[in-house]
Parts: sequence; structure tokens; C-alpha cells
Amino acid sequence: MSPQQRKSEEAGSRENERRRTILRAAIDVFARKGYHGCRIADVAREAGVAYGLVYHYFKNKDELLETVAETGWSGFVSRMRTVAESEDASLEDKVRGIADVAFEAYRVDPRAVKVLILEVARSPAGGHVVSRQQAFLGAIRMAAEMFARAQSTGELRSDLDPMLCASLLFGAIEMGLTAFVSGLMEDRSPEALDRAKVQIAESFLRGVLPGAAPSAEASWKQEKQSSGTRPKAGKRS
Amino acid sequence: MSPQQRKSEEAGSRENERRRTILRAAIDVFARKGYHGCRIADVAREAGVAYGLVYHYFKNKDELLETVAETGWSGFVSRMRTVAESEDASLEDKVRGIADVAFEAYRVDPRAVKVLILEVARSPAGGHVVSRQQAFLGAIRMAAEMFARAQSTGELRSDLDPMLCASLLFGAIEMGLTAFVSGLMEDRSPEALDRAKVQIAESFLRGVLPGAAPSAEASWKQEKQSSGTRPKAGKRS
DNA sequence: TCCCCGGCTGACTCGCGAGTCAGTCGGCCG
DNA sequence: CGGCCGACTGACTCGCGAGTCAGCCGGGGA
Repeated sequence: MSPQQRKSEEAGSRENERRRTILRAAIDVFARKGYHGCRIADVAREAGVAYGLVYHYFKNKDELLETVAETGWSGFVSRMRTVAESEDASLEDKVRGIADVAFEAYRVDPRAVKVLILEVARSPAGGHVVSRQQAFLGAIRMAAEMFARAQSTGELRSDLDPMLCASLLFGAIEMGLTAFVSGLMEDRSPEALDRAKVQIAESFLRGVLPGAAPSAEASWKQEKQSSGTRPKAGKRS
Repeated sequence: MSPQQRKSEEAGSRENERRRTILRAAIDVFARKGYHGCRIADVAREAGVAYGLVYHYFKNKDELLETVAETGWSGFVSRMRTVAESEDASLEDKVRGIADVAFEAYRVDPRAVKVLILEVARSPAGGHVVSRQQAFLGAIRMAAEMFARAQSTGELRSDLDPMLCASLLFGAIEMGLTAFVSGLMEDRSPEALDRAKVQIAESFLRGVLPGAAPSAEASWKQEKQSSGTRPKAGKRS
């Protein structure tokens, strides 16, 4: 190992050591108190470093969140892309794969997922620094394309809007995770997590795949076999 | 109309006139810039009233959001309760009814729904003001109970976790609405909305009902015109 | 040994925006 | 008509917390 290598490597890892410590602390604090609900001082204390050092590594508070979002999200997206764009896998497997990726991410780092879901994906953002939910929307679009492709090969019912399918899938996954994140599910064992994952993936697939259910396209036209009066409509006087 | 009635009604509505104006302005501003991204001054300007008047009607900024959440959410929950707890309706109809309620709310007041979804349901806030997401979780629990009951009558596959079903349904609906809220769906016509609603409800049902398929019941065709009498989904009390 | 350099420190500044309050105005009652 | 009451106003206060910066070490090189 040459001196240069050693030097730069050491320096690099040492520098990143601190940087990472701060990032880690930021994730934990954001998860606990929310982005708006915490001060930089909290992050510094959590990281065990001086207040000013945070500003040595990050331009400002916003960049801190930005970086958390960036790193966390890019990992998820690249993994998801591998799944969604694999040539030989069936749609079913892809969907299961995506659920896998999401739940695995939660298993590995629940707090980071919490921040990603609560602060990034749903940032109310009026001005919203673009990269934020743009990345999120990008993931949905990617899924939508996957579904569109699946439609052309007949793997997906053709009467569904791909974009809506993507929303449905992500909504189900996200809300499933939220149930854990928010403590709605009291049992957070790995087994419970796995069960949830499977249920979500399978229920989604049942609802969306063609065949099996006879009523696919036909049912859209079929007459109502009146199951009681259901006086509701989309219009209001 | 008795004098008392008239009097109190007038007084009530006059006082509330201002109050409502401010509330309305708050919803619009929150929807546009987010809760944290706006100042009380913005709300006052939007409402066309003096800065101080906002504090005449609301204790502080938080109570403003609280009130927005309260009113918007209670309307939704009570409507949803009527649907979820109706004795004679099938699970299918209940699910469709819930989707109806949600999408109707969006049709009537998209901005309020945006605020509810973005600022209330997912308020990142660690622990604070309970009533916020507690109400949201309450709705999920209500749905979970509905699903549990449906399981006991065999209307729902018994291998599913009711709580998870509820999460799935809400996740799908919420994300569907989010797709509109965030502009992911470019077509926001009432028809597109209706299509989305139906797809979500039907996909969910297919995925979750026992047996081969949901009893093919495609009643949305006539739904569009059945508007005769319908006491539900008439936003704002 | 001493000096220099850069990671590191934390007390300080300063702007922003929530919340206050002394005062105005119009309407109603005696 | 005069005095009271309460909705309404908006300039002001003040605390909070983001961001700054002058200076402090500790290690490495001369």
C-alpha cells in the first residue's frame, strides 16, 4: 500500500467518519422529533460533536435533510430498479421483489425509513427543494412503466391505469410500513414484518393480475346483481 | 322560524362568518405553502383581515391547524362510520362506500384534503398534539374492526390481518389521492377521479375477498346517474 | 523543538415570525 | 345624545434557533 493511498484513504475515511456520525445522528433525531421539531444543537449533541462542526460538513440544516434523503433514497431506488427492470422475471416476482426491498430496508434501518416516509416522501413543501419528492415520484413512475410493460405482455389486466397501479402498490407498502412506524402494529418481530410483506404483495397481486378471477374485463360491463340498494353517487346537488 | 332561532342563528353565523373566512384562508395557504412554510400574516392577508384578528378567533397557530384538522377529519370520519357500521350492507359495498366518501371529499374540497393528507395524517411531529394523527389512526382502527367483523361472517379471507387490510385500503386510497394532489395524474377531471376510485376499490376487493373473485358487480355505470336522493357525502356540516 | 495547518469548538449575532396590547371604530342601549 | 362594549387593527416585543467566526488544540513536518 503506497503512502499516498494510505494517506488519502485514511483521511477519506476519517473525514467521512465524522460526517457519517453526524448523518446518523440526524436520522435518529429527525425520526424522534421530526425535521422541524429539532434544532441543529440536538443533532450535534446526539452525534457528540460541537455545534459548529455540523456546519463544517453541511451547508445548512436543509442540506442535512437533503443528504439523508439522497443517500437513503438512492439505495432504495437502485435496488428497486434492478428488480423492476430485470428481463426474465415475471410481474409477480417483481412485485414481490419490490415489497422485499422495502421491508428489508425497514428491517435494516427503521428510523431511516421513518424519516424517508414522513419527512421526505410527504414533505408538504410549498417550495420543496426539487430533489425531495421528485425522487419519490420518480420511483412511482418507474413502477408505472413496469406495469405498462406488463400490460403489453398480458401479465396485467389491461383495464387498469399503470400509474394508478403504481400508486396502489406504493400506497399499500407505504401504509403497511407506516403501521409499523407509527406503532399501530404492536408486534414488530421480523416474522410479523414478513407476514405483512407477504400479505401486501399477495393481496395486491390478486387484485391486479388477470385471469383466475373470471370477472376481469367482462365484469366491467356485467349488469349489477343488486346486492341491496346502494344510493350513492359521485354527484351532489 | 322563531325569533330565538333566528337571532341565535344570525349571531352564530355572523361571528362564524369571520371565523370561517379565516379558516378557509388557512386551508388555502396551508395547501399552497405548507403549515411550516407560511406565516400568520399570510393567512391574515389571504383572509383579508388584520393580523391580530386571527388571534382573536384562534389561540395560536397550532390551534388553527388543529381546527382545520378537526373539522375536516370529523366530517370524513362520521361519514365513514355510517358506511362502515351499516348493518345491512355487504363488505364490498362498505369498501366502495369508503372509497366514495374519500374521493367525494377530494372532489368537493381538494385543498382541504391536501392539507389533511400532507399536514395532518402524516404529521412527522414526534408525539405532539395527540388529536392529530390519533384521529387518523382511529379511522384505521375503525376499518380494521369492520374487516374483523367481515371475517367472522366469512366475507373476508380469514388468513389476513384485519389491521393490515385496513392499512392496505387506506394506503391505496391515500396514495391514489396523493397522485392527484401532487399532480402525478395530469388528468384531474371528475371522470378520471371516478375511474381511479373504482379501480382502487375493485382492485382492493379482488385482492382481499375470499373465493375466486368478487361477485362481479359493476354498478358504477348507473352510479353516475343515480344521483336522486343521497344524504351522504354532502361536505360541510 | 517550534510552528503551521486544518479539524474542531461554542459563545455570539441577528433575522424572523409568533404572539401581545394599547388603541380605534361602529353599533346599540339607556 | 353620550357612554359602553366588543369586534377589529397593526406596530411592537421578544424568544428562538439558524448560521458565523475568532480562536483553540493536536499532530505532523521542518
